[in-house]
Amino acid sequence: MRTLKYAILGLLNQKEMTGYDLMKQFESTLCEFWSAKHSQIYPELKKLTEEGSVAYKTEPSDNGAEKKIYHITEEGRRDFIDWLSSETKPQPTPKDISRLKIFFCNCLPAEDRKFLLEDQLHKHSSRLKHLRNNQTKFTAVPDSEADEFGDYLVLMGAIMREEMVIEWLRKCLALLG
Amino acid sequence: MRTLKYAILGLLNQKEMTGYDLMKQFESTLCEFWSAKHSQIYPELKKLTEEGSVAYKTEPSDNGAEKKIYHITEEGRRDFIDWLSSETKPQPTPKDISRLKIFFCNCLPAEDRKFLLEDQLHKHSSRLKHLRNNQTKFTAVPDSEADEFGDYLVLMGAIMREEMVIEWLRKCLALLG
DNA sequence: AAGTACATGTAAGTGGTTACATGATTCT
DNA sequence: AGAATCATGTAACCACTTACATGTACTT
Repeated sequence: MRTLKYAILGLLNQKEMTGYDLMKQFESTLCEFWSAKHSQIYPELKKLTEEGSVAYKTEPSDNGAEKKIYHITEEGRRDFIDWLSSETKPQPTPKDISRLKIFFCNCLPAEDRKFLLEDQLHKHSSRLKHLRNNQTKFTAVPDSEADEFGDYLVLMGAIMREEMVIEWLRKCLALLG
Repeated sequence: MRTLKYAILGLLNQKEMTGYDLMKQFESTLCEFWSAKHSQIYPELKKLTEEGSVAYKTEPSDNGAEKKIYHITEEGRRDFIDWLSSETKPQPTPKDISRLKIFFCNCLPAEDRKFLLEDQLHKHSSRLKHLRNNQTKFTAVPDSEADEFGDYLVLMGAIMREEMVIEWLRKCLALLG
């Protein structure tokens, strides 16, 4: 489905950047709903260049070495907008090892079962704390035309997701008695 | 990480079944947190047989042809329980195309943006309806030692997830003005 | 002298999907 | 006669991860 392609095009549509910058974006902002390692990004950029969706200029980096600054082409931008407006088919399964374990939890002795759920509870609680801290960086809801608007929406979604998971785990623990 | 292996072992630990039965389990009960096609299941069963985690007996099926009924071995059961009690490392990203599109939604004209969110809202609403219908099959909370206990917990989790997504999408739509 | 951040790439392997392939039985 | 369900498998391909590989510059 070439989703990585569109994630990259979307970012380059916001501003020109290097493969390294893209990697940083995936690690920070997009990490709540997409990820990509540099070993996937660089080959994809090469492919996108060949296909004419992006182009780059070579510049010396802050240190001596060369770096490639990529920007989206008109063709790439059209392709990206087409994808963005196209229908999103219902996705298969967000695979979740933790839920898989909880599904099978009746096989464990009561103590281990409790530990499994409480461990998840701790992990999601600290994750939520971290996300709420990120949210303080927004002093107001960004304008709906600004690039930060999407940031704000998905951060809100991530916070709500963590709150929901925590509530679910608490209910599960309660049912164990 | 061999997660499919443990999903299969967990199911065979509940009761013996064929590859086809396993496929049906993935399609129905497990679909909220794991999935696997028959093209992945059959080779995995072959591998697990070679490794000694499972074994099978051949029986004629309801029609004439032969079928393989798999069961878990003592070795497989030990391996499964070890996995179940082992620590669950925080998972990377549940990749989500829909959130990716919402992240970039400021690139779309107001009308298309609204359509994108409302389309998701419809899909998640009908999904929630379907899940709530499934829940009516439980007349009471199953005993925490029964196989259906896990079923119940993950179904509750799936319902809460859909409710959360719907609430989030509504908030997003409200922010568009 | 060692570690981190910037910067870019390739190779091998895992996990998963789609398509190919076959065959019996039951239902419409 | 045609479609759906049961039943099992393989092959090609795609997406992604881990490890290999290199080099600069700045910081401790």
